Amino acid sequence: MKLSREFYCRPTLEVARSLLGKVLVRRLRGKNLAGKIVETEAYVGKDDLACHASKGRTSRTVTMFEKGGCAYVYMIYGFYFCLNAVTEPEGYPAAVLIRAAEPLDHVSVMRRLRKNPDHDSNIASGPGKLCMAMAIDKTLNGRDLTSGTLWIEDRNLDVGRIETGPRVGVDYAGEYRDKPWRFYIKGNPHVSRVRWKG
DNA sequence: AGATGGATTTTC
DNA sequence: AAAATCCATCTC
Repeated sequence: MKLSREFYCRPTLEVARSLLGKVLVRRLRGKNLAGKIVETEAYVGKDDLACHASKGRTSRTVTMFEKGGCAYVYMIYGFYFCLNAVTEPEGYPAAVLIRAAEPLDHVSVMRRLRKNPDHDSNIASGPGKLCMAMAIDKTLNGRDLTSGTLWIEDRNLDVGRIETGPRVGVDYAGEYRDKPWRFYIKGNPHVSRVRWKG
């Protein structure tokens, strides 16, 4: 049911691609909120200037050095949280950012957590939105995704066609800016709208 | 449909 | 000071 430790302890680009179509589940007050993952990004090691761990092992990035299968949750822009699945063996700092999901189970609860958007494609179509919709915050940082109240499982859902492209919001990352390490399901309405700064 | 600015806190 | 974002509020 839940993805195994071995699933996460692989090369990060492979994990990022194979997480598409898997189901993110959050147990909250006796309900399993669930959504199909439709968009991910890979952040790969100390050399990757877009990866937080390029700054080395700090209090913020220590989770990225953990063994694959842990959750790396951080606050961004003072308002929002982002959820990552840590990848690769312990000591290699890398993770996959879960950017968007298609709500599947307890959609009404997720909609309410998101303050009732007009359309369901606005519930979890972005990393900050996804964390709001599933009540994910920093208290989950470092948790094990292979046990506990937050996990990813395989329901053998149809994945469709996978597209790749540059990661969002990493203009500062030099030669790593244009790496095609963003993965998403082509045509799925729950993929985030890409906007870059001007 | 696309651009701009504001909210707010962690990080180095 | 800038950030792996989101939203309201402009302008075309």
